[in-house]
Amino acid sequence: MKTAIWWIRRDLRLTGNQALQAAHKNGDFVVPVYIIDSNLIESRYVGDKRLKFLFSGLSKLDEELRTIGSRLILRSGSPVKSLTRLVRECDAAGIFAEADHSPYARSRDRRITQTLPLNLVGSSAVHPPGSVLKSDGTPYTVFTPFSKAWKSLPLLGDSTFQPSPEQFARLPEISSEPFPIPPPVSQIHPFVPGENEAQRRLKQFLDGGSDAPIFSYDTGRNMLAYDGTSQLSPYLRFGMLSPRQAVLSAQRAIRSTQAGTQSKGAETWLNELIWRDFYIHILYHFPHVRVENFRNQNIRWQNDSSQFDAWCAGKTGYPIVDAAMRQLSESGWVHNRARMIAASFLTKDLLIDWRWGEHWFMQHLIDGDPAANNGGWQWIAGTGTDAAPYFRIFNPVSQSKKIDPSGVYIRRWLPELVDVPGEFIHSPWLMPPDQQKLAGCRIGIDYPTPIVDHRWARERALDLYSKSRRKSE
DNA sequence: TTTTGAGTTGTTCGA
DNA sequence: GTCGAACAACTCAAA
Repeated sequence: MKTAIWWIRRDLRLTGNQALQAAHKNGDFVVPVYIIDSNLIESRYVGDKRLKFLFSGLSKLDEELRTIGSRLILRSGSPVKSLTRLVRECDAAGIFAEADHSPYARSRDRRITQTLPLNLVGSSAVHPPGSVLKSDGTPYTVFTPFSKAWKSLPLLGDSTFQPSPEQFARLPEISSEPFPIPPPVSQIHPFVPGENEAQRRLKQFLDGGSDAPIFSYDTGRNMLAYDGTSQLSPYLRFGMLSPRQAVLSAQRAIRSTQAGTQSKGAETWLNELIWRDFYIHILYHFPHVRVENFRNQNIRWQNDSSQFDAWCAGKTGYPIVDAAMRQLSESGWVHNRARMIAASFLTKDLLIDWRWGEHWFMQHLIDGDPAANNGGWQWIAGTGTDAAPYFRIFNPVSQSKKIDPSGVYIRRWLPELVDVPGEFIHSPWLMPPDQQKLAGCRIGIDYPTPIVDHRWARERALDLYSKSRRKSE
């Protein structure tokens, strides 16, 4: 009788799980284990909201495993030590885990492979790093050609695999630690963790024939008051949803519209999934991006810490920026476009180092992922892979008018602006004093005066960025 | 090796 | 109100 350990890391699901499938193939019974890695828990890039989502997700996975006669074995501390002990306890012949390509995960797994029979199977990306390369064998650094090459690859692996109860029923007596109590965070609109919820959301996003949200994703995702996005990122982050299942769904949706004209929404969504892979590959091939600019630029950041504090607190005086920042700290999730506006404001208007913002986002985002978060920040800061023109600076007022015309989103997250008339909701500092009194919102007292003037800040950023370009030569 | 075309997501200004 | 050009120069990818 052979025992196989299924080591769960970023694949908290049973469906379409290639590591689990491999464990099944190689063992007469499977021991599912999650190790709460003290290195990760103590990292300053971890936040309570994400931890809560993870811990609750582990309980959910345990429940799901129990329905097929198994349970989740939980251990904590150092992965090497925990696994060494577990292998001995259950006399396991092999450990099977989905490949995770972050720098930390790779060095951890390299170390473990030296002493333990660890087999990496599948990938947290749809196409693993190294599989999408230029004809000369080097990695892409521009998205569009990357996506073309990516699309030309066949999707390998079975995304419908379901474990059978028989192989779990024989789970021997193995001790598990108690499940950690999630940190007490009060989240507005919390994401319900788990595979079932992920499937439900995916279905909702795809269902409705030609009216399905996926088909209006290209425009709907930019309207903040309406949930036009899939809101699947936390589930993809922890593998509660298989990214390959998401891709197959997108491709199916595109095919279904081939005769029609409205495939744009589904194409856009597929591209977002490819971006996810792209940044996983970038971090893999260029690990220095974690701490440095992708490009060797020398931007002299101002790094004013009181302005940074105002940005974090959602008190910059620009409603759209502040609403995004409040949504982030209160709910742990923000629309992508709102993230970009807030990030552009930090890096371009305040000239604060993107790393500061990246760090803050990692502490608050439920979907916070080192590759995607880093890629997004470097892109917006103009230091990343994309040769983005440095003059691409978001205007917080015109963006606000475009994506939240009636101010529904702003009022949802900034209660002090609830009674500000639509005419002033995007720029409340323009309200005359009597209007301020009427709206119960005195500028400078109830809601801050803008901490910088955007017009001026834009000129300053243009100047500094063009200088830093010349300097870097 | 050289050349050519292109590069997620913007803003402003003036016709 | 709409539209196109300018904002500049550079790097990448592929022919």
